[in-house]
Amino acid sequence: MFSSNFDLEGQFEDNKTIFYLLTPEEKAEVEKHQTLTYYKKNEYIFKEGDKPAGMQYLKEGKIKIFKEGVGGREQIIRMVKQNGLIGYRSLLADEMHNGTAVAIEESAIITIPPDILYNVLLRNHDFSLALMKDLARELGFSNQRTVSLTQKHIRGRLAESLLLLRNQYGFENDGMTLKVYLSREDIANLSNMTTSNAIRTLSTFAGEKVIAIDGRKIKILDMQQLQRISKLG
Amino acid sequence: MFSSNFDLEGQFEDNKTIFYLLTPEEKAEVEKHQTLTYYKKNEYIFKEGDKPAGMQYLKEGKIKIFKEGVGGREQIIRMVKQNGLIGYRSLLADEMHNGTAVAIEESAIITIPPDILYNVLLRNHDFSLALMKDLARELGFSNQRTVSLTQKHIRGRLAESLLLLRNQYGFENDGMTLKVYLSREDIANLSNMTTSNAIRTLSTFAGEKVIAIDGRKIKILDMQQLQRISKLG
DNA sequence: TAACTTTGATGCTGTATAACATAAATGCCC
DNA sequence: GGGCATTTATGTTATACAGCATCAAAGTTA
Repeated sequence: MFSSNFDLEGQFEDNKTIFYLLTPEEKAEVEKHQTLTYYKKNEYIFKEGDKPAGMQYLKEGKIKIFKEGVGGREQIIRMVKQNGLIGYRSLLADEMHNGTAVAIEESAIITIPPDILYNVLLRNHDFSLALMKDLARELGFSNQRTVSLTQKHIRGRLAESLLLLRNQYGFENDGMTLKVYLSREDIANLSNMTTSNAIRTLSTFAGEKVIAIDGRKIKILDMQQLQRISKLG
Repeated sequence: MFSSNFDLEGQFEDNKTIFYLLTPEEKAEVEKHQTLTYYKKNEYIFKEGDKPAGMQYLKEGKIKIFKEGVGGREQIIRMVKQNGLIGYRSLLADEMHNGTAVAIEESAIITIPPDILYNVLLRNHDFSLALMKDLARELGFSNQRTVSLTQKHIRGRLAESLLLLRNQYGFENDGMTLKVYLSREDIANLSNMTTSNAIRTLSTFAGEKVIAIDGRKIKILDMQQLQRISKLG
């Protein structure tokens, strides 16, 4: 992990993020106070119980956020991609972090201090509403996951996780290889199952030609069938 | 269900709600356009897939919100009490309702139309931030529930649900009887288990003198033990 | 008040899946 | 490049819980 607070020109031009809603003055203020930090694979960005350092923007990389449950068992509650936001839920709720964030590949994260964020929130309604929309959608997602993870059977849960990874990270150039490389343990923690069962069920899917596996590389061969398995539960 | 849009003086004086953050002019505007609707026990307020009618404020009563999962199995994702808000998540996310709301006792609900809500959100920062805080806390709750419902065993899940009901609705005057009367089926749907198992486990708790049951009336006899069961999973 | 429906209670059975064990393959580092 | 740790793989066993059936009690409707 290596931090800097040098200004970074032009980083918010992209309208994939909510920062494009900021005025030039607001952008300048944010850029002046933000810090940029680099994380290597498997490094922690924050832990459950930490005080939020600010709203964090994933400029580059991939991150998993998990909660510890019974007996330290991890449940991944969110997979974050480039341009995603982290840490803002706890900040806006005025709570400590309720999950742990870990880089699953080398990542660059911009941190906007709480007071600067609130300055902008109080001034810029569109930004404020956009952030509210993000929160509201995330809540919808979480509610949906609760039902899927509790009610679907192993095959359905795993299929849903693979579809989630595909929606979030997309495919490599071949149009079928998931553009994210997780350990079987991570896949299990995402899908609420043991590592053994993740391995077993992935093998089964491969046997059924729904996917193909080559180490951590997962190819989706039959999208429709995968969606069917996920839907059926 | 019976609706009216007569003005209601002084309903927002109470600082238990976020409406106390409104200016007198804003209150007047909201009161002018809102409608008040009464629902009897078991009546639907909205269903999964419906378009949000606005932000709804539970002036009086109790409501459950559930989602349908595999094979129509219901999972209660929220228990709402007096002064609580419903329907705002879907509205702010610009989505259809992702859950169904049903009155579990006679309820009075005030509906604020979308455009009026947005007028206020764009004008009043404090109100806007307070609503954001509500959303952020709800998201934290949902994430926590996901982990509890997937990882805890039946006893832990049921204990947690009873504690949730107590936090949300409190006790009757005797200081031990839960101030909410649910069917065993609702308790089961809240706790991710079958009705049979809810009945069985409640009986076990009663046998252990952790609770006492008399029809739908549930007394918590040993709070510490209940918390221990919930925590252990 | 009778007929019907819903809710609550309990026992039994089957099965999905966690837990455990072990081995092979892969990655890592001194 | 050899040795150790981690990850992946697969078979076996144990068990928590759903599913189902049955019955009693309470509530609802005609």
